[in-house]
Amino acid sequence: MKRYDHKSIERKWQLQWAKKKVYRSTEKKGKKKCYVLDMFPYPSGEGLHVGHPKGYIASDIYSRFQRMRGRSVLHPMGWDAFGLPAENYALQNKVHPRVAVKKNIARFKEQLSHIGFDYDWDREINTTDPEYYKWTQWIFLQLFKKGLAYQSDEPINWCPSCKTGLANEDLEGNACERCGTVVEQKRLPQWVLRITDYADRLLADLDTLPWPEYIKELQRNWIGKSEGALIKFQILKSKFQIEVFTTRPDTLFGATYLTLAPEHTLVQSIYASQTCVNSDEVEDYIKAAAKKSDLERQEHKEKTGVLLEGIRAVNPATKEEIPIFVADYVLAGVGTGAIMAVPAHDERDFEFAKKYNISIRDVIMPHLPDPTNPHQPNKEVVHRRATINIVYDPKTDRYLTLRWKKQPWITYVTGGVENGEDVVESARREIAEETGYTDVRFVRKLGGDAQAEFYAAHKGVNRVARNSLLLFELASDAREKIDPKEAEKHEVVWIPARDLTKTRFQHSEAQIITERIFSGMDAYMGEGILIDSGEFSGTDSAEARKKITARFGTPKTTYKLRDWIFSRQRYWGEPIPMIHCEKCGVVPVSEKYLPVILPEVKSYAPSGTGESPLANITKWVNTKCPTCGGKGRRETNTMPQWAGSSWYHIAYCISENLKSQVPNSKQSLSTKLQNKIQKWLPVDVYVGGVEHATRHLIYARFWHKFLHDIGIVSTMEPFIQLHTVGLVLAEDGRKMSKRFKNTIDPDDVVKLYGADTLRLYEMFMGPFENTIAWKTESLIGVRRFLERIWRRGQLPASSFKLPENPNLQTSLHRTIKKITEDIAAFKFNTAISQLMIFMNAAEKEKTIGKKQWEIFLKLLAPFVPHVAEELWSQCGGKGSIHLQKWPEYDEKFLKDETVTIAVQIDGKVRGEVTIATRADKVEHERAAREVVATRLQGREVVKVIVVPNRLVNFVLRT
RNA sequence: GCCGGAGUGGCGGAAUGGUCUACGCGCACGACUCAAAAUCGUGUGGGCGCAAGCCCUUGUGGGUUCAAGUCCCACCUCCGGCACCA
Repeated sequence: MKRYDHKSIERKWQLQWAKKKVYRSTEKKGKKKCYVLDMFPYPSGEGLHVGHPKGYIASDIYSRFQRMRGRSVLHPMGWDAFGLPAENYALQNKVHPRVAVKKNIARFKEQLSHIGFDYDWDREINTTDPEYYKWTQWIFLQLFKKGLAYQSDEPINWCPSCKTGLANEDLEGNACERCGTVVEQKRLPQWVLRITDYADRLLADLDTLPWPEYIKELQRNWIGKSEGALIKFQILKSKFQIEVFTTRPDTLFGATYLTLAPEHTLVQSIYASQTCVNSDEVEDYIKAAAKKSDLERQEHKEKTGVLLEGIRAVNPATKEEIPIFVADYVLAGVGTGAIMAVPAHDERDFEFAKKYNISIRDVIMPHLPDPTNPHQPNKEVVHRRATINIVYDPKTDRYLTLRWKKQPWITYVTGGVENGEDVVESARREIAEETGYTDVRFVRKLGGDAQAEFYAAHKGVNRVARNSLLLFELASDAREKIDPKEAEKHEVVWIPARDLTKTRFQHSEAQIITERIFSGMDAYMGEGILIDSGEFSGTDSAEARKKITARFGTPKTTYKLRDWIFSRQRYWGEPIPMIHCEKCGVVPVSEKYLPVILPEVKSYAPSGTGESPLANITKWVNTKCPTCGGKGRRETNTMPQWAGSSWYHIAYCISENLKSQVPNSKQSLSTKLQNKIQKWLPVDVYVGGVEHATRHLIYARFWHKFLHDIGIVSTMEPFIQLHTVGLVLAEDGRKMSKRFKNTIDPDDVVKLYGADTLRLYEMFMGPFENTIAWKTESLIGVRRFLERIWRRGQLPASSFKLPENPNLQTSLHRTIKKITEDIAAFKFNTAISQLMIFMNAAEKEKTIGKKQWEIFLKLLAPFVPHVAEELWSQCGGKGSIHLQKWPEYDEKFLKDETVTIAVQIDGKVRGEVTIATRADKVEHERAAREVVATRLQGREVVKVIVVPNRLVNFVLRT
């Protein structure tokens, strides 16, 4: 008997597959296509660890499965090799990035080749190949021509360690995502892509994608759409207006001051004007704010600000004069850099207004219909103004409540308010009348009023009550006798403060009251009914937003997403194909001169001055202006790492034609290339890490949509299904990293246990998207499984039952069904467990049919391609197993002859019985009764529930 | 603070509202062996019991249902993302 020698088997078949080009992708007519894509690796110096191939194994299984199901499969691989990591690695090791990248790719490719993937290496791409980046540059030119690439010198994030500008997406908080250095703001001339023009489509089209919900949510969050209004505030006795952006125009009547960011463009003009009497103070504040790092400013410390004395603006709705502040809690980059502050309805403004004693004006009243006690139809609606009077006893830390005698209610003291009556006085009277306490001190009004709606059963009317919430403190225990009539209605109960949240009050306002008491935050941020808002009073927030915007402002949508900072002041990237000319300005390089080759240099270290190292290569920089023929200087910044990966899913479709000339400005893409792109796109299944959710996956969607708009691709979205791969942690539970010295090299695992064991283990660990720690101990389990399969394969041909073992048919066909469904759904762990279940059944049976064995091998093939291929050839299979037809299950075999069902009494399992699968309900019940006959003796069965082939449940009289 | 996701044996994890813990690891015992490894077999949620059996159990507390890991309400914990976004 041959030993399972994984080394020789794996080597043998890997060579065979490559030689015979088993996995070659072809654009065959009439065959349905399936494009399976991995996020291509960045060939770092560290080589692969066992975490990297996890996603590739999944896509490999999936693509093999689709190939066997008769699809024309494209499953390519390539290298994303431009950018900072490669350059930093090269600098450290004192080799040219080109050399380092070449070496790293060779290492990666070797490691990958040992795992037995079905990549079509004829389609290998490399983003640093001039024939590749020729197209990257071409796409940039098209973006430029459509006005989507522009130059800017706004301050950008600058990483002093990496010595380059970065996009917002490249930050982690306020630090460089790569090296962790806190970034600075630096003004630099740079190229920017107008991704915000696509923000709405990037957001809306997410709804069409069957991606994991959390990834879509991440992108929605990142795009950060908010709809609101621009409203202009006139500055008194001045030509200036301040425009603010707000999402809550419904609160305009409550805007009691304005706040400008210190960097606001108008600030200087305003405080420099004659009327500002404290311009020195303002200037100091602005300077201090400028010194603060972004990090400091974002700490939610106590808010600071400075009043522009002598200057006032006009609230366009109330026509009232309001003060203007400069405060650094307002960020220049958000909205217009100026806000209308509504302290009654915004937490931040509230905090600021309290500190600087600015008036707070309630204009939104919470609307609280009681869902447990709603308005009854055909009953009178009675409006009432009332107070809810909360009395606190500081000596005992308790609150005064009433427990009602005829209703199951707990309430605070309440009372109606007559027109013109002083609310506090009437509240005192109510407290005295209902509880006897006469010595109470008024503390504060708990924010704005609230409107409760309920059916007042004791009065038989529908009530709409506008309640003021008043907080009192018990000054002394002085108490008079309670009128017996009142005492009949309810008794006085003191509730400890800590029980307040647990108490079920009969007030709809209870939650608001408790929150305001304990937090001191009286602002109401929710929706409601407008009050004190002129003609808009009485409308609800949503409607008021529309009306007030129409009357006082203009609708405006903003995004958190910023335009894409596209310049890097580094060497190792695609040169941006533009030329600066003194006469003609900035001029694109003509398409026929692409690629603009990244020149060889001796010193490619970043200069740190904001200039790219390319700027020092005079010979390369100095060129002719394509327009006037005069002196021109090449753009010396390079593209970010994300450029090449933004269209590589398209590159694979035409990888064998990348050499062909890019179309010039008058041509469109050749029909041949268009057909190839049409054939394969979109990507059917895309597999990769979550970490790319807000960069690569947004950038690639952006470029794809742009390429759709200029007629290169026909679909709106590049990737249909997306599967995110969970991390493989080291055995110590930490991230696998050279730094922790806890990495596991897949080559070592392959050598010791074999590629098939590695593949099977990584898929069996748990759900594909879960983060799970590596456990060599568990790996042995799947190796054992493979050895059992191997031993079964070594039994002589005569040991196979012909044509099949009938006892295995059910298990086999169930297995076909489950594997087929599970691979399609990326549920590899349960698929493998089903393969094990079948193998267990087959071993119990001792014999297996030859046909059944062949089917089992085919089911195994995507998971363990080498073992399956070897055993397939050993039992006389013709051709590669990976090109065989995928087995189909037969419905008639899915059910066994008999089935064991549970017998329950009152829902508890009390036994089981085996019955024929085709048994009807009566037979179910009869069989079940026998099993629990003694238990049913003398008991009355009220009801019998029969779930065919599952259970019988006898419900007894209690 | 806001938005996602998840809490099931010693561990990774299964489970269309229908026998909770499939499959695997680990562990225990047994067979084979001079012995060990490998392999094979049996057992393995917890508690009580000699046993038949009984009770408890899917983060916590309530609810709906003949029946809840699964549905509804409230809460706790952990993970991920965003965060003074106006």
